Amino acid sequence: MNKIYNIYKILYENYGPQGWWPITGYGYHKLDYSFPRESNEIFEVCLGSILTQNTTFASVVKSLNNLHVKSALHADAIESMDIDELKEAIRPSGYFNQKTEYILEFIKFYKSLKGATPTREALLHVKGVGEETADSMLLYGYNKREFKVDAYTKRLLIELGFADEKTKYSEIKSFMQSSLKECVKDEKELRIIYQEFHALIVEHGKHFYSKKPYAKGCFLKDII
DNA sequence: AGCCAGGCTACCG
DNA sequence: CGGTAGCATGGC
Repeated sequence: MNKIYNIYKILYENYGPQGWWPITGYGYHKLDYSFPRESNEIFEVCLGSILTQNTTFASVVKSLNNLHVKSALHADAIESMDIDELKEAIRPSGYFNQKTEYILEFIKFYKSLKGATPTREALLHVKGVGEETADSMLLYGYNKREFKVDAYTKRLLIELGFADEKTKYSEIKSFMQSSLKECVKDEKELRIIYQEFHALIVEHGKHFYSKKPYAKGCFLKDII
Protein backbone atom coordinates (compact mmCIF):
# COMPACT_ATOMS: atom_id res chain seq x y z
CA MET A 1 0.00 0.00 0.00
CA ASN A 2 1.65 3.24 -1.14
CA LYS A 3 1.16 6.63 0.45
CA ILE A 4 -1.40 7.92 -2.02
CA TYR A 5 -3.65 4.92 -1.56
CA ASN A 6 -3.16 5.29 2.17
CA ILE A 7 -4.32 8.90 1.96
CA TYR A 8 -7.42 7.71 0.18
CA LYS A 9 -8.16 5.16 2.89
CA ILE A 10 -7.69 7.72 5.64
CA LEU A 11 -9.92 10.29 3.97
CA TYR A 12 -12.57 7.65 3.35
CA GLU A 13 -12.50 6.60 6.99
CA ASN A 14 -12.83 10.20 8.09
CA TYR A 15 -15.46 11.53 5.72
CA GLY A 16 -17.17 8.44 4.38
CA PRO A 17 -18.38 7.88 0.83
CA GLN A 18 -19.23 11.11 -0.98
CA GLY A 19 -21.35 9.72 -3.79
CA TRP A 20 -20.38 12.20 -6.47
CA TRP A 21 -21.80 13.25 -8.88
CA PRO A 22 -25.06 14.24 -7.18
CA ILE A 23 -27.88 14.42 -9.69
CA THR A 24 -30.30 17.21 -8.87
CA GLY A 25 -33.03 17.20 -11.44
CA TYR A 26 -34.27 13.73 -10.59
CA GLY A 27 -33.68 13.77 -6.86
CA TYR A 28 -30.35 13.49 -5.14
CA HIS A 29 -29.18 9.93 -4.99
CA LYS A 30 -26.01 9.17 -3.14
CA LEU A 31 -23.79 6.24 -3.85
CA ASP A 32 -25.06 5.44 -7.28
CA TYR A 33 -22.15 3.82 -9.03
CA SER A 34 -24.21 2.33 -11.82
CA PHE A 35 -22.84 2.22 -15.31
CA PRO A 36 -23.76 3.53 -17.69
CA ARG A 37 -25.76 6.48 -16.48
CA GLU A 38 -28.93 7.46 -18.25
CA SER A 39 -28.23 9.94 -21.02
CA ASN A 40 -30.02 12.80 -19.26
CA GLU A 41 -27.83 12.23 -16.24
CA ILE A 42 -24.70 12.29 -18.34
CA PHE A 43 -25.80 15.57 -19.82
CA GLU A 44 -26.58 16.99 -16.40
CA VAL A 45 -23.11 16.06 -15.17
CA CYS A 46 -21.51 17.71 -18.20
CA LEU A 47 -23.61 20.82 -17.75
CA GLY A 48 -22.78 20.91 -14.07
CA SER A 49 -19.10 20.45 -14.84
CA ILE A 50 -19.13 23.67 -16.84
CA LEU A 51 -21.25 25.55 -14.33
CA THR A 52 -19.09 24.57 -11.38
CA GLN A 53 -15.96 26.15 -12.81
CA ASN A 54 -14.52 28.31 -10.06
CA THR A 55 -17.69 28.34 -8.00
CA THR A 56 -19.43 26.29 -5.33
CA PHE A 57 -21.67 23.37 -6.12
CA ALA A 58 -24.47 24.93 -4.08
CA SER A 59 -24.57 27.71 -6.67
CA VAL A 60 -24.66 25.14 -9.44
CA VAL A 61 -27.63 23.41 -7.85
CA LYS A 62 -29.54 26.69 -7.94
CA SER A 63 -28.81 27.07 -11.63
CA LEU A 64 -29.77 23.47 -12.37
CA ASN A 65 -33.00 23.89 -10.43
CA ASN A 66 -33.76 27.07 -12.36
CA LEU A 67 -33.48 25.05 -15.54
CA HIS A 68 -35.37 22.10 -14.11
CA VAL A 69 -38.46 24.12 -13.20
CA LYS A 70 -38.50 25.32 -16.80
CA SER A 71 -38.28 21.68 -17.89
CA ALA A 72 -35.05 22.73 -19.56
CA LEU A 73 -32.54 20.32 -18.12
CA HIS A 74 -31.88 18.79 -21.53
CA ALA A 75 -29.70 19.68 -24.48
CA ASP A 76 -32.56 20.43 -26.87
CA ALA A 77 -34.49 22.56 -24.41
CA ILE A 78 -31.50 24.69 -23.50
CA GLU A 79 -30.53 25.12 -27.11
CA SER A 80 -33.95 26.46 -28.02
CA MET A 81 -34.22 28.73 -24.97
CA ASP A 82 -34.12 32.47 -25.26
CA ILE A 83 -30.50 33.34 -24.57
CA ASP A 84 -31.28 35.95 -21.94
CA GLU A 85 -33.54 33.49 -20.19
CA LEU A 86 -30.67 31.01 -20.14
CA LYS A 87 -28.30 33.61 -18.74
CA GLU A 88 -30.80 34.47 -16.05
CA ALA A 89 -31.19 30.82 -15.11
CA ILE A 90 -27.47 30.20 -14.64
CA ARG A 91 -26.71 33.59 -13.10
CA PRO A 92 -26.21 32.14 -9.60
CA SER A 93 -23.17 30.21 -10.80
CA GLY A 94 -21.29 33.31 -11.87
CA TYR A 95 -19.54 34.14 -15.16
CA PHE A 96 -22.95 33.71 -16.76
CA ASN A 97 -22.05 35.32 -20.08
CA GLN A 98 -19.03 33.08 -20.59
CA LYS A 99 -20.74 29.99 -19.29
CA THR A 100 -23.76 30.54 -21.54
CA GLU A 101 -21.42 30.53 -24.51
CA TYR A 102 -19.59 27.47 -23.21
CA ILE A 103 -22.83 25.58 -22.61
CA LEU A 104 -24.15 26.28 -26.10
CA GLU A 105 -20.81 25.26 -27.59
CA PHE A 106 -20.84 22.08 -25.58
CA ILE A 107 -24.41 21.23 -26.56
CA LYS A 108 -23.50 21.41 -30.25
CA PHE A 109 -20.67 18.99 -29.58
CA TYR A 110 -22.76 16.78 -27.30
CA LYS A 111 -25.52 16.39 -29.87
CA SER A 112 -23.01 15.55 -32.58
CA LEU A 113 -21.96 12.54 -30.51
CA LYS A 114 -25.42 11.00 -30.84
CA GLY A 115 -25.00 9.21 -27.55
CA ALA A 116 -21.43 8.07 -28.04
CA THR A 117 -18.76 8.66 -25.43
CA PRO A 118 -16.40 11.49 -26.43
CA THR A 119 -12.64 11.17 -26.33
CA ARG A 120 -10.79 13.41 -23.93
CA GLU A 121 -8.99 14.98 -26.87
CA ALA A 122 -12.28 15.90 -28.55
CA LEU A 123 -13.65 17.38 -25.36
CA LEU A 124 -10.59 19.59 -25.00
CA HIS A 125 -11.37 21.12 -28.38
CA VAL A 126 -14.70 22.42 -27.11
CA LYS A 127 -14.47 26.04 -26.04
CA GLY A 128 -14.89 26.26 -22.31
CA VAL A 129 -13.76 22.71 -21.61
CA GLY A 130 -10.29 22.55 -20.12
CA GLU A 131 -8.51 19.60 -18.57
CA GLU A 132 -10.36 19.55 -15.29
CA THR A 133 -13.77 20.01 -16.85
CA ALA A 134 -13.07 17.28 -19.41
CA ASP A 135 -11.98 14.87 -16.70
CA SER A 136 -15.01 15.82 -14.63
CA MET A 137 -17.35 14.96 -17.49
CA LEU A 138 -15.53 11.71 -18.29
CA LEU A 139 -15.11 10.55 -14.70
CA TYR A 140 -18.50 11.43 -13.29
CA GLY A 141 -20.68 11.54 -16.39
CA TYR A 142 -19.26 8.80 -18.55
CA ASN A 143 -17.74 6.73 -15.72
CA LYS A 144 -14.32 6.65 -17.34
CA ARG A 145 -11.11 6.14 -15.40
CA GLU A 146 -9.83 9.73 -15.65
CA PHE A 147 -8.63 11.19 -12.38
CA LYS A 148 -9.82 14.74 -11.83
CA VAL A 149 -7.25 17.17 -10.47
CA ASP A 150 -8.27 20.46 -8.90
CA ALA A 151 -6.72 23.24 -6.87
CA TYR A 152 -7.25 21.33 -3.63
CA THR A 153 -5.48 18.28 -5.03
CA LYS A 154 -2.47 20.31 -5.94
CA ARG A 155 -2.36 22.15 -2.63
CA LEU A 156 -2.58 18.87 -0.75
CA LEU A 157 0.18 17.22 -2.76
CA ILE A 158 2.40 20.27 -2.36
CA GLU A 159 1.86 20.28 1.37
CA LEU A 160 2.64 16.58 1.66
CA GLY A 161 5.76 16.91 -0.48
CA PHE A 162 4.61 15.11 -3.63
CA ALA A 163 4.49 18.18 -5.86
CA ASP A 164 5.47 21.82 -6.10
CA GLU A 165 3.90 24.93 -7.58
CA LYS A 166 5.25 24.16 -11.04
CA THR A 167 3.89 20.64 -11.22
CA LYS A 168 1.51 20.47 -14.16
CA TYR A 169 -2.00 19.10 -14.25
CA SER A 170 -0.99 16.14 -16.39
CA GLU A 171 1.85 15.26 -14.04
CA ILE A 172 -0.36 15.29 -10.97
CA LYS A 173 -3.00 13.28 -12.77
CA SER A 174 -0.65 10.54 -13.92
CA PHE A 175 1.02 10.43 -10.52
CA MET A 176 -2.31 9.87 -8.79
CA GLN A 177 -3.45 7.32 -11.36
CA SER A 178 -0.25 5.29 -11.37
CA SER A 179 -0.12 5.30 -7.58
CA LEU A 180 -3.65 3.99 -7.28
CA LYS A 181 -3.17 1.44 -10.05
CA GLU A 182 -0.36 -0.13 -8.04
CA CYS A 183 -2.82 -0.99 -5.30
CA VAL A 184 -6.07 -1.54 -7.14
CA LYS A 185 -6.23 -4.03 -10.01
CA ASP A 186 -9.98 -4.25 -10.53
CA GLU A 187 -10.98 -1.68 -13.16
CA LYS A 188 -14.41 -0.91 -11.80
CA GLU A 189 -13.09 -0.55 -8.27
CA LEU A 190 -10.37 1.74 -9.58
CA ARG A 191 -12.92 3.93 -11.32
CA ILE A 192 -15.02 4.22 -8.18
CA ILE A 193 -11.93 5.13 -6.19
CA TYR A 194 -11.09 7.88 -8.69
CA GLN A 195 -14.62 9.19 -8.25
CA GLU A 196 -14.60 9.01 -4.47
CA PHE A 197 -11.03 10.19 -4.01
CA HIS A 198 -11.47 13.48 -5.81
CA ALA A 199 -14.68 14.14 -3.90
CA LEU A 200 -12.93 13.31 -0.63
CA ILE A 201 -10.07 15.66 -1.47
CA VAL A 202 -12.58 18.45 -2.06
CA GLU A 203 -14.27 17.74 1.27
CA HIS A 204 -10.92 17.67 3.01
CA GLY A 205 -9.83 20.76 1.13
CA LYS A 206 -12.85 22.73 2.30
CA HIS A 207 -11.76 22.05 5.86
CA PHE A 208 -8.01 22.63 5.63
CA TYR A 209 -7.01 23.99 2.21
CA SER A 210 -9.27 26.97 1.59
CA LYS A 211 -7.74 29.64 3.75
CA LYS A 212 -4.10 30.48 4.00
CA PRO A 213 -1.99 29.30 5.56
CA TYR A 214 -3.00 26.00 4.00
CA ALA A 215 -2.87 22.70 5.85
CA LYS A 216 -3.44 24.19 9.28
CA GLY A 217 -4.94 21.30 11.21
CA CYS A 218 -4.59 18.84 8.34
CA PHE A 219 -4.25 15.46 10.03
CA LEU A 220 -2.74 13.90 6.93
CA LYS A 221 0.48 15.78 7.58
CA ASP A 222 1.01 13.87 10.80
CA ILE A 223 0.38 10.49 9.22
CA ILE A 224 1.95 10.58 5.77
C1' DA B 1 -14.84 44.72 3.49
C1' DG B 2 -12.43 41.21 1.45
C1' DC B 3 -11.41 36.60 0.20
C1' DC B 4 -12.73 32.29 -1.75
C1' DA B 5 -15.26 28.95 -4.69
C1' DG B 6 -15.35 21.43 -7.48
C1' DG B 7 -11.39 27.02 -14.08
C1' DC B 8 -10.92 28.63 -18.77
C1' DT B 9 -9.77 31.77 -22.55
C1' DA B 10 -7.23 35.40 -24.65
C1' DC B 11 -3.38 37.77 -24.90
C1' DC B 12 1.06 39.10 -23.47
C1' DG B 13 6.31 38.69 -23.33
C1' DC C 1 6.35 28.00 -23.65
C1' DG C 2 4.88 30.34 -18.73
C1' DG C 3 2.40 34.16 -16.50
C1' DT C 4 -1.75 36.93 -15.82
C1' DA C 5 -6.13 39.86 -16.42
C1' DG C 6 -10.85 39.17 -16.99
C1' DC C 7 -14.92 36.81 -16.18
C1' DA C 8 -19.52 37.49 -11.88
C1' DT C 9 -22.29 35.70 -8.27
C1' DG C 10 -22.96 34.22 -3.47
C1' DG C 11 -21.41 32.85 1.19
C1' DC C 12 -18.93 33.64 5.14
